[in-house]
Amino acid sequence: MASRGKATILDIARKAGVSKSTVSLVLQGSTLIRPGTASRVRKAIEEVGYVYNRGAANLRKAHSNVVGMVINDLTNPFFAELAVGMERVFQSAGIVPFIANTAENPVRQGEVLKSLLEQGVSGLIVSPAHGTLPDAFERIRSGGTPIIFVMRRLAESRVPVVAPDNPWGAFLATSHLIGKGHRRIAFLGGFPDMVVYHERVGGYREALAAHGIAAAEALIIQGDTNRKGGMSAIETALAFNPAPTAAMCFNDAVAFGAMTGLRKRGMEPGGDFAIVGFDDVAEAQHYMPPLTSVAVDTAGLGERAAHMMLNMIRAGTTRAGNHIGAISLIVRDSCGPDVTETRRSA
Amino acid sequence: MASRGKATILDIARKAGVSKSTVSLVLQGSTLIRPGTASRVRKAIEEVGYVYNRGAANLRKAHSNVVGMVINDLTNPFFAELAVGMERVFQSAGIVPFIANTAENPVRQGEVLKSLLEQGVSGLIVSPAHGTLPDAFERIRSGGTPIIFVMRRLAESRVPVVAPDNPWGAFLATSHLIGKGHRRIAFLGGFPDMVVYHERVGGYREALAAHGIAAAEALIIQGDTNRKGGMSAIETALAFNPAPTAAMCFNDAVAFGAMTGLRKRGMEPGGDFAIVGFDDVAEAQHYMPPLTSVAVDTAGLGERAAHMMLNMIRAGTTRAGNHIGAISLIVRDSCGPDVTETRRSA
DNA sequence: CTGAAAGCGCTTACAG
DNA sequence: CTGAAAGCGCTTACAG
Repeated sequence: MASRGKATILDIARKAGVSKSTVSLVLQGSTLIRPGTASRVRKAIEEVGYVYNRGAANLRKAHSNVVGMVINDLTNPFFAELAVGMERVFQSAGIVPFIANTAENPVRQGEVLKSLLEQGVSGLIVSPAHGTLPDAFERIRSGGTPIIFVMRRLAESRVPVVAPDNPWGAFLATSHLIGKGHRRIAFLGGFPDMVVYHERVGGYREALAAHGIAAAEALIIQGDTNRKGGMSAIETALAFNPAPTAAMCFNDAVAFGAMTGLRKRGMEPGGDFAIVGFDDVAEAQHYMPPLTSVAVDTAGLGERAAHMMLNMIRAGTTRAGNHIGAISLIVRDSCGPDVTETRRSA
Repeated sequence: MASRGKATILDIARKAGVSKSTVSLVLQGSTLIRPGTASRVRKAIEEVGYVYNRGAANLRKAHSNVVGMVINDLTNPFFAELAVGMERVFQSAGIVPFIANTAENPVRQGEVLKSLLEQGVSGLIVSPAHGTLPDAFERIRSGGTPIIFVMRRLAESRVPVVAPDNPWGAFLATSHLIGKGHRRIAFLGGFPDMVVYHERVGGYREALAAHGIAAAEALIIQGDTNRKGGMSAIETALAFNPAPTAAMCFNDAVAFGAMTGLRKRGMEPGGDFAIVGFDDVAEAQHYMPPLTSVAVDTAGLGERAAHMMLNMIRAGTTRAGNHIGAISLIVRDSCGPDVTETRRSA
């Protein structure tokens, strides 16, 4: 029954024969109100088809129940899953999570941030877009709004971050390749303006060093962190002489692209060339061949970030410790059998 | 410089030596204010680090600038892309779009809807979760809030919908298979409680009928509309004797799953068995083999829905015509060469 | 061109 | 246990 305009607590009050204070109190589930009165009010609420005006409430209360999640690329299942994981915990904490996408565009990110702030969010979790400058976030933070970075961090920023153990993941993955007998191992994808890039390349380098292999700078090939980037990176890698026999990829998307690139050249991933990815997206296990990858527990990281935010909001602080999530190497078929046997005996 | 608490227009007014009405007017870009005064005010706005309180404004204006997009599965790139397409047009229309995920869960959907309504959204675009009952939406709609369904529709609902031409898409795809010489063609995935299912199966049936082929009911195999569903559906299909030689899949996810299932049985998609998908997700062209699929122009449909919503909000109406988007069959390699030649000559 | 006043729909002390 | 009053931060007629 929609009357003209929306019903307010005043309509309910009139209908139930009480004051609007009383209505507000039952709306908040206060135990002050006598059960009889409360149920009379609740009945009236039903009858007028009331919908709570949270904006009005927040205005008065001076703190909102909404948080913003700003994601660099929602069409990437990896980040979508992250967002969904966070959403779940907020939802069940009675917080309204707003998901916004920046499409890896800093300008867009600025707009999104502005409108979230105007909306009165009480916290922000963000996976910053490429090329983001730290100062915008520092300003928000010094304004008192808690912020957490997830998955990505900014070089000169004191914003707390929740991220996987990138160096260790890359170290493990590269060591796996070395263990299979590979010596000329490329690193594919990513750009030096991302902190993650340095972390992963760092792990890769350490693994090589730990096994006494000199890193060939030319085999560290930068590129977009998506399929297309992987396809062109593998092209570049294969052009070298002697060509690498394996590649550690920046992420799974790059790995998928690299596999396609390999096939285009008539090579079989897992057979003629070993590939390892990073992220372990859902698709990895269904790929042909199934992709060996570094699992980062996306959902877990998302939940962790959400809980951290909840705590920060409760405590009224903008600071928190970083959280570096454990990773694990999931071995599947994309690295094939040990090269030591197949190649050396040839 | 954040002072204690947030700065309000009153702080600005004091600083600029004007009334708060004047501040409000320059905030709204009114031409009534003398340029000199306006710039003085703008300077003060900068100085106090003011952030606009949209909630307070909306409370007074009685209409908000936020719309809600409720999506059944954000981790499915198809829907993520849809959401992102809509977001883009809202953003540039000065509307704040909130993306919410229901994870295909009607209960969750109910919660999401409630909180969006409490937030005062002036419109809702939704891709309903499986098992959704129409009445919740009818109630919202009769309350005056415009709603549009995208991609999916509800059987007994008068909510306007924006969706691709499903019957025609399935017709085209099935006809393509028939044109290649296939006669035993399965339909894989989906459930009869989805309107889309009937539309697509309908197109499939019509194509068979148009070519004088009797539809084998047993070859219409229901299942989840994801990879897993595709894997088990193809298993079932292959168990029949005589087995089908081709399959029209409910969507690309099912098609990918079916391909994996085929390989598990030692069959090669595109070689030993023809597969066609629906949606033409980004991944389709990079798959091995590249997937023949029905392209639905996801982003375009999203933009269309967003524009429709913008118009409905402006016009203050909850009704609008449906929009059925054109589709096109993208032929790639997953249907291989014509069966007439390869099989018959064998 | 600018200001004073009322009001949007709530919540929160404060009385009683 | 319940009501009257003030106020959150804006916008919008209405004067001047």
